[in-house]
Amino acid sequence: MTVIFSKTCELGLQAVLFLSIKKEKRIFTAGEVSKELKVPKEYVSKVMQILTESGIIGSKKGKNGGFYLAKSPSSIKLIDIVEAIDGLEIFNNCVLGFPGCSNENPCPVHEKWGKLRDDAYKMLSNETLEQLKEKTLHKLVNL
Amino acid sequence: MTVIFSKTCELGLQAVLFLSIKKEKRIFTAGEVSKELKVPKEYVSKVMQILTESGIIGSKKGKNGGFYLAKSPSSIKLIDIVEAIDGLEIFNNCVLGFPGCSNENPCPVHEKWGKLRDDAYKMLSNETLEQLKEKTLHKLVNL
DNA sequence: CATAAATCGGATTTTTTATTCTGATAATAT
DNA sequence: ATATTATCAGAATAAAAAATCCGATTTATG
Repeated sequence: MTVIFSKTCELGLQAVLFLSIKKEKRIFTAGEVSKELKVPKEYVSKVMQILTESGIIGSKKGKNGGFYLAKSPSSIKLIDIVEAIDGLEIFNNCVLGFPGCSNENPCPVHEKWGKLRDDAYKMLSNETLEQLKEKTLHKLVNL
Repeated sequence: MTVIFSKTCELGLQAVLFLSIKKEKRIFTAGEVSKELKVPKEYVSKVMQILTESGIIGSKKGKNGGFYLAKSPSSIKLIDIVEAIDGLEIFNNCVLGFPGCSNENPCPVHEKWGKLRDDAYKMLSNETLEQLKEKTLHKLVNL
């Protein structure tokens, strides 16, 4: 079981982080990313297609093709990837699954969860890939 | 898509909250809970079985049977239900899905997520059903 | 221009999760 | 004591999500 993101989203985040620590415009095949992250090539391919559609990464077909960051690491945030793959519903839905949870008709943990949810959103939307570069580098070399 | 808990866990939380606002030892059939929470009777039945196994609620078979809280609302916490159904892995696993995420080999958001995760855990383990009673009551009458 | 290498995108398979069905069991009433 | 009723609890089914496969297409290179 995953923590809050779908497994596909986790992989998307990992893949984009991987691209962000490499030189700009350097291109990687799904196979290369797959090898580095130790996940199936086909699954990487699938996930990167989704991210290509949403404009976060670019793809080049044919020989010497592959995937690359479409924007600079300083203008991409983790929340962008989450939004592209899982969407933002988790930041709106009731954590207990009650229908119609709102400030007017709150669930028992509405207020407390709201604070946590906002903090999580901030965490994902404040820092850019550029700012995470060093930490990312360190983690990926130790995979 | 759910927020962090499985749908089964959400229903478990709702069902236990429902029982907690009723007089102690009062017994409810799966059908009654189902009607109140507006979810299929069979699914309620299934979820309450799991909670019965883990000792949070009790069950009585036969005519006039049903389910009831096995302990007092002041000694049950939301985390107990989460643990019984989804387990506590979400409080240990890496939010980005990286293997071997730890203080020694942290992912890019390890520290920040750790804080959020601990806050969430606290939220679920600090308050008892008794303390949530009023809020629960208010929410359930408005379903 | 033909070949090789690589993606794309849909289709398929597998796995997990959600939901429903059914038989065994328990309790009440006659 | 037996029949009847209503439950629980496990098994079976359906639905959703994850993972994989494959053919069509694209592009660089010889």
